[in-house]
Amino acid sequence: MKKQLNIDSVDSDDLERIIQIANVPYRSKGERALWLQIYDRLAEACINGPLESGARLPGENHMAELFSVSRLTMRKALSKLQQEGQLQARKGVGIFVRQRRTRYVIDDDLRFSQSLEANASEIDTKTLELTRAPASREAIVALGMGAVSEVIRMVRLRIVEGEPIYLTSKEFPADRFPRFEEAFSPNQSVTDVYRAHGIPRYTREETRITGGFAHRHEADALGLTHRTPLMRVSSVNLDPEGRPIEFNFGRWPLSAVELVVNQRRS
Amino acid sequence: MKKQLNIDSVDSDDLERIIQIANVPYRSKGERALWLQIYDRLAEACINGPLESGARLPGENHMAELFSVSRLTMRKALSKLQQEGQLQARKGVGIFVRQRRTRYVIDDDLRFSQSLEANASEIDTKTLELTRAPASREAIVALGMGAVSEVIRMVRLRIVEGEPIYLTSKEFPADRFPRFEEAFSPNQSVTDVYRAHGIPRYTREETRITGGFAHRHEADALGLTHRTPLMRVSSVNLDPEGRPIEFNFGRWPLSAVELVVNQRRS
DNA sequence: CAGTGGTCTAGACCACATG
DNA sequence: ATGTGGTCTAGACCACTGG
Repeated sequence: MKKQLNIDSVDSDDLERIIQIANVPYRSKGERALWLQIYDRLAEACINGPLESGARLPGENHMAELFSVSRLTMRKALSKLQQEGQLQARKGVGIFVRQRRTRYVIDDDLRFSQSLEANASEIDTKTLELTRAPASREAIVALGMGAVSEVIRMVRLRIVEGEPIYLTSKEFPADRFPRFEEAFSPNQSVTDVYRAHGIPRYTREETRITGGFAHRHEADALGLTHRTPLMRVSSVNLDPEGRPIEFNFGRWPLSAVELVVNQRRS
Repeated sequence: MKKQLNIDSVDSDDLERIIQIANVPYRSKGERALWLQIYDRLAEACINGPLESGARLPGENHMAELFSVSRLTMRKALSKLQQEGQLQARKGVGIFVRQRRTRYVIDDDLRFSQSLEANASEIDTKTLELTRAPASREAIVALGMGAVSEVIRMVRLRIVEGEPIYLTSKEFPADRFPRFEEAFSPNQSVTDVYRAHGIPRYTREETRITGGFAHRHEADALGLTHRTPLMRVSSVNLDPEGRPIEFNFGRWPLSAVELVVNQRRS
């Protein structure tokens, strides 16, 4: 009964909590800048504190008044929280609490969903795109394909407890998987596709990890603010004969996950 | 003869270049925000363009005037460039170009310096700290040590072509390396230390990669702006018998490097 | 339509580093 | 003492979203 049915107003309990943390007196500015003190309090409230994921914050003008600062100062605190992925602002709508307190551990040896299932109770996958198209430049290099080769391109989004956590674009050589779509559709499982084409297991060749800042479509898909820092990982799967069968390109919010790469030799 | 001997003034050629890109007319604000257009131009100049690493930019007030915007708008563009690690501001001093255009590739199987040497011509290592101390919490877990075990703690900074790129803190179990310091000092080489203690080679057990935002001392050491996004990697080395001999914790600016994890089974 | 977040201005004070 | 970047204010206009 905490949340009201229409989202368009601030939960009164949450408002109480904001007022409470806003009324704490500030320490001296020389010690820590005003906007950083506000940031500290809000971050605390988002991570450990009483502000739940999905909660809506009061408007910027209102918040600035509550914290007794100018709107710009308020915005600076809020924008840092957005940059960290803890809040998400939607123009014309409002500001919402985004971050889960936990950091998800992903074991790179396993498939992503298996890794997450061990940690999270509720995980959802949306397939945003499944098409046949010419291979991207990256995939051509990674898969060792000809320049005009056709690939099956798949874009998926992993959503954990309501929060988009992982955006992945995969490309598969089309000639290896003539019956991709029909094998995929029953369980939305890539492993099923592999099996249906006589590939009982696969190995991971190499993983490349870089950091960067969210492009437009990445931010949109992950529900992040534009230009938020990201981790990007690209990898290649090989069939038992060592031929590349999948190029994977994944991104997640900088602070959302911990990638574990297991390097013990078998 | 491009750079003057005292750094405290802006290179006149660089000033010319800034003026040139500042005088390009703006597109409509609706299309792209003013501060983003300024950001675009400066980023272009830092990455592809004529602004060299180490170059000093004119002051914020001056730049704001050149670009015909308020100081706040100018600051917003500059601060995004700082966040990306392309610029570095020093209070009371000025703003300097920081980023190299290249992204350094680090092969996780090799030692860091070997990886870099293949890419960069000029690499320098500074040992910031080399002490014996009680193990950190992280190291106790990673190395499987007792709670009061002593470690040799080493903090090093890798500087590539004048830019700090990689900050690493290592901890070694003290009882395994009684003659650490004397074995290390000739070549500043950890491999030498291993050999001197009868460890001809080592293996990497596991690598954990997370993202985050620079703490105070991390930002200071890497010459970054406070709270700049970072990549952090922790790993454990094992001796041939499988006992942990080193806990490593490294950080680099988000966009500086590309980590390559090789997972081919031998 | 009203309210939201996004942008921008002009002006001010501060702490800091350098000469 | 000067100039630097860092912070903060008060006020304004815009584009977008929702009822």
